[in-house]
Amino acid sequence: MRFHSPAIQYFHAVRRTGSIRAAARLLNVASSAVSRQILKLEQEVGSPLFERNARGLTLTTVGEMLARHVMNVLQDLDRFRSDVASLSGTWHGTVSIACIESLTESVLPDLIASHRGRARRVSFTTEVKGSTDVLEALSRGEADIGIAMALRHPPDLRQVALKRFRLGAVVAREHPLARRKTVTLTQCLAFPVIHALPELSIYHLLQPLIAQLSETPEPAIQANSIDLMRELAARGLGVAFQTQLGIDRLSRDSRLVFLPLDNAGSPVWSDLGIYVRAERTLPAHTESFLQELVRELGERERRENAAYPQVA
Amino acid sequence: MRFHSPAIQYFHAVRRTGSIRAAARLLNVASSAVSRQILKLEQEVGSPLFERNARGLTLTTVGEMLARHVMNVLQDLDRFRSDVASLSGTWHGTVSIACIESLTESVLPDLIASHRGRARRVSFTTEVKGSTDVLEALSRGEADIGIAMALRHPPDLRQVALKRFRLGAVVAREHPLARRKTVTLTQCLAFPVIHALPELSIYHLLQPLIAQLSETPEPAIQANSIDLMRELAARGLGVAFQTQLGIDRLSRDSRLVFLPLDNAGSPVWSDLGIYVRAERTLPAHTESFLQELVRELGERERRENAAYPQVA
DNA sequence: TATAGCTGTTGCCGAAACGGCATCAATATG
DNA sequence: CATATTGATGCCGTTTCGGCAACAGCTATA
Repeated sequence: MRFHSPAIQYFHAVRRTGSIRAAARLLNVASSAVSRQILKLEQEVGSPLFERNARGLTLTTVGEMLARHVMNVLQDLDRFRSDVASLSGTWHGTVSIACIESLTESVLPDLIASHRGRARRVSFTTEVKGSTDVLEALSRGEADIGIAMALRHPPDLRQVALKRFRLGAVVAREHPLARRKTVTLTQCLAFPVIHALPELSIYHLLQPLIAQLSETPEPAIQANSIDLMRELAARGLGVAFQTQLGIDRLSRDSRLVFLPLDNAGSPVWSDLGIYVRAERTLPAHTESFLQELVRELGERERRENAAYPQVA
Repeated sequence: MRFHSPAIQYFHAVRRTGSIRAAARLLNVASSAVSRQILKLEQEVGSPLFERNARGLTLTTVGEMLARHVMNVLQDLDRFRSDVASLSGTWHGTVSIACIESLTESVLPDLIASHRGRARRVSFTTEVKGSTDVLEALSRGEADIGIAMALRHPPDLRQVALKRFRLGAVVAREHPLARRKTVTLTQCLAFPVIHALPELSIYHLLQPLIAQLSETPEPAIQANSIDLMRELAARGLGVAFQTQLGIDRLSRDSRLVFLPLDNAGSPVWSDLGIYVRAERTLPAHTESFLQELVRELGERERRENAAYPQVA
């Protein structure tokens, strides 16, 4: 089912690989064929699409416009294929997800498990990245659904939903803070702290608050893995911070306690956004999963914010 | 700039004309070429796209799916072309509008005039139709922007805005009702009435209300042209009904008076919707005009509802 | 009922497009 | 300086495409 000009697919491959010869290898054709299609394309558009560097090719402005069009075409072709397949019975769909680490603990595995229970022919591809990488992967068409911290997102993405979760401290059960209901940042900084590295968005949530305090924090551990930070906290090595998305596991794991942060009387929110490419209609099975995802995250938001209703 | 498979364009032409030979004439190619491309397409999709009637071709279910994809591709190609052209200076855009008659009196001409004053290289194509025809034309990709009565719209259309205008009676200045501020339907039906035919949406707005009254209306004139109905009213031939969108002209035209309808104490609203195809990104110049249209209609809604603030 | 006019399809053939191979100049890397 | 890799190009066989003419099927009209 390849009724689109080879030029379209070749261009797409060259854009992704950044090189004509690499694209040719990917497509199992001679590099000359790819080169000629690109040249022909540039002639028809009337403007160069790539800048030829010695190391490969980079998109020009016009090239980026065409890349946008080509991506729209290929993604919509995907949707069409999926529609036809679901009609004819022979059917198998894939949902590709890019998300940040916070989701891996329970939200995503639970959702995928329950979804595959009902729709067994849907397979999943998930990739865990930082928030900005999630959005970039989505822009480049490398994922269908993106879940990331709700930063400013590029205009080619659409924010399907925005859910806010409490940011809190995670400490071992024996930690002096563990008996409190909530904690302030100042209280936490009196103890060793397990900091997030700048590549985690928790860093960007906490940094401005810490800077405001103008105190010298204790020497601390820094890490870029939420899971690792949690394990470190469990071993009593300090206070970690994370969004309250793992309430199930936390309550199962009796070693850890979650304490919502209290910042001058108000909670500290961590906004989680669900994104898709704006110029795109999702295949039916992807759309269906997306709605489950939104519903489930909304459910968790409700449940967890009810569990810790108010800052003291 | 034709970097898409000929099959795509051929398919599109066949779908529009409903015939292979007609499509071939449209495309200036032999009918055999078109036939073969369609057959090839069907082979690649693995399912027939058209039902061959003796008189021509009709889309199958799969064919309609492909038609949707092809339309998305071609419309997005249009946008890409427009983007490139606006970058390279050589530029000319067209905005294609399908709308109902209510707009022709002042809203649309005023807007087009002011828009062309600023963006002289944008040309316009407007087609006046009934509300359902407007939506269908939009679905078929024959227009960029549709303005129609806000009925239930097909799911492939997106309602960009919804504006409500008062429905009212239009009478000659010398008409006995002319001195009133508002009128009820019962009061109107005491006089000869100029009815809208079912093809005008005013008919569908008024018919349920008239049916409720269970009175025998006076023998009346029926027409399917808002302009004609207004002219008939101006000649004292009866009471016409229309949405209050021509306030400028009405106030200039001293022969006519507009009287908002009062239905059991509440106004009678006529909902006007602005529509675009959902699975589409508009070219920049079209999007720009669309926003002006929404703004202007909102402005009129505000102004005209302020002019006749409340039912007595 | 016969005819004329339409429909889409198919065989044949020339023209255009496509892809593979070998090669070239330019550039980066060791 | 030598080597490797990049994209571009000339040559050539294969594939695809499009035009012409003919065919079968259907409809409307006389």
